[in-house]
Amino acid sequence: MSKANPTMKDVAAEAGVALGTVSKVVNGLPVGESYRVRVEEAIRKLNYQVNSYAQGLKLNKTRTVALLIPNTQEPYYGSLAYHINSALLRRSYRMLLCSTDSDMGQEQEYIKMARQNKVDGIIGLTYNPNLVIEEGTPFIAIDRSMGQKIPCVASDNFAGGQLAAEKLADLGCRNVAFLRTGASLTNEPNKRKAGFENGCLSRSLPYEMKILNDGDSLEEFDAFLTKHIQNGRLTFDGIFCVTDSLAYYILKVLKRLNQRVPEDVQLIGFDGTRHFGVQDYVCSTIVQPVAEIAEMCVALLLQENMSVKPPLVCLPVSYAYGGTTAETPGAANHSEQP
Amino acid sequence: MSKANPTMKDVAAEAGVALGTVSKVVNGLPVGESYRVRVEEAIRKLNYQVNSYAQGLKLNKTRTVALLIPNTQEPYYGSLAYHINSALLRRSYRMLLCSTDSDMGQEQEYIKMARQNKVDGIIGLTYNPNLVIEEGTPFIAIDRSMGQKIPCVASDNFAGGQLAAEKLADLGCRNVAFLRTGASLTNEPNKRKAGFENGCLSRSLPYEMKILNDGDSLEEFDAFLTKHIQNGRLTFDGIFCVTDSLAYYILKVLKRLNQRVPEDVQLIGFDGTRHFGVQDYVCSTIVQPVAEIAEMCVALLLQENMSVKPPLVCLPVSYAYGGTTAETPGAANHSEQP
DNA sequence: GCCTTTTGTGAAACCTTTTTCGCAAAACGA
DNA sequence: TCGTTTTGCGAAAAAGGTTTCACAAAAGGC
Repeated sequence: MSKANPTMKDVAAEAGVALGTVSKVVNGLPVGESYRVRVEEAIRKLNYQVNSYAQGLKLNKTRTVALLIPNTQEPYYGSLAYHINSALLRRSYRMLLCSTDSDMGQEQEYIKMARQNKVDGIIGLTYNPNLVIEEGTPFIAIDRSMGQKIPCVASDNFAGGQLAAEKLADLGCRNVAFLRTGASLTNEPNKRKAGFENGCLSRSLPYEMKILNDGDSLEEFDAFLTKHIQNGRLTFDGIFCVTDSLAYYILKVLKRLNQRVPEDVQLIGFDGTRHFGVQDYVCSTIVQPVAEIAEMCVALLLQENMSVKPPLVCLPVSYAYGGTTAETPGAANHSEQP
Repeated sequence: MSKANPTMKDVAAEAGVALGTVSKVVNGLPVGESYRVRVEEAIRKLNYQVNSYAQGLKLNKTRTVALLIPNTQEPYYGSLAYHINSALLRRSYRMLLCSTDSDMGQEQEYIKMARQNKVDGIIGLTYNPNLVIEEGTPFIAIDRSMGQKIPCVASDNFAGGQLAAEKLADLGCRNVAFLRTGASLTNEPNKRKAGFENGCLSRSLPYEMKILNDGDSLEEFDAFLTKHIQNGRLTFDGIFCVTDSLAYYILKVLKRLNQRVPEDVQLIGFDGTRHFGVQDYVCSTIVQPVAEIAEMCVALLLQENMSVKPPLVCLPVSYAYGGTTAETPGAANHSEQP
């Protein structure tokens, strides 16, 4: 029977041709029709597969990309991993998954591994300000600017914040709040705050902010909201949360405080997270274009017709109704596909 | 300055030692102390990294494993991917993520890619009955038996079904139902049905089943439940759903039918899915030990002190309260960690 | 100081593929 | 049929490691 791991040499012997001819057939280079057929038959017969390791060693090109991401459990991350994998597959690239738990040591370790593994590039979602990336390793950052030399792909977070403010204004809110958890770094999602402020100001909508520091407990929000209750009514009639995850938490707090959503207070989150079983959004939200972010990262990394790499690419966000806002009159924007 | 991609030769020259000595230091083989120090200094100075491709080519061992999984967006899959990645990382193995969308062609394509890429083994969650796996490619299946030669790791689905039935009986149910979606294949999760029946019989608990075929719409469940309403009350006081995802859907249906959960009807799902933001279970559920499944797959694949590979490994499940059952008197089993 | 033991040296083979080059054979036009 | 063009051949080098082997140098014991 055929050998366990046939090489090109075996194929050449089987087909009765030269080694170089097999290489040409395998790589689709021009070769006489009769030879091509003979070689293809031998390949089928021996069940030959090229050895990517030999190929990679010779060509110094591995068609492999590493994805650094905190985990694949949270919906936004899991979804990114999925779409990036798809975008790479479409281009016949392989993906090494590096889930880092946002541990700085592990992130750096993975970068080292990626270098040993001669990946063609790295796509990374990390908030590590001390991450060292070698010159010469193509790197695309998601959601965090890492200097002029490294392109960053993100949603248009500023526009998203602004959109949330405008939406709340359109929905008749008179006094709103912005809630954000820690992450003191200068990363892209922080622009949601500035965008929201900008939107409130342009609509003359009074607002307050509650921003937690890194170590703070979520329960600070409970206290904050409780403090703003007068005669059993929350003084805010609109809340914008920095993520859907936080919005989901706040939803529970509001329930406990006997505030009805959306009748008493409307709530908008950020990300576009959907309920896993049914496909509804978990709350009214600013949807991140995850598939487009993934596609853009891959296109940028693989240099597809890009003469110059932009330092920052912002992709458009959209609003989606998810039950925690009053429906806009006449608007048919329930459960839009992202 | 140091070369962009220094090789062992460069290190040897820098340290003034023989090539073989560098190899020994890199691989932790015994070598004189003074030599080791010299070599390590040179490695640091040149910022040398071994080339995994050269190493893999020579040793025919790549320390890389491929994970075939439908996607990383659904919680169970995303969680598996995460834990398998962790288990591999702990052993200094790399992981190629292959998300297949359960597309049979793509699954086969990925197997081919894995072979080209000389992976040391494959872990696969696939329901493809026609998947061809080469002799000699170590393969571990999750949730589906693929013949005696391929070990399968799964939760103890039978025990899980049984546990669900017993729990409903303990909670005072008098008439229960089992709901399952398609998937006509002989895979492990199907044993949940047999386990549930067994549990009902042993407790003399009357039950009914509604099992959808592959093409059927979820709305068949709406009709089924509606049919079982008499005088505004559902005739079932307990429902076991084959997955949390389905349970979540059924929860919405029950709400629409004005049935209170858990007062009128208690609901148990399967998987142990948690709400992403807050960490509560999405419903009362039979929890799959995802981390343990991951660990077992990796240990089996890498042959860790296993003389013989068992064809099936079942791991213990547990019940967790998630709000859709009446609390068991005196039981303090809210939100157990999995 | 001599003999044995330890330890590193230097060179070569090997893993599989890609690519180059001089050469020979086949195909083709006139 | 001759000369030209095309096309494959066969061998070899290169990519960067691992491993082996005969040999030499240093270290240690007495």
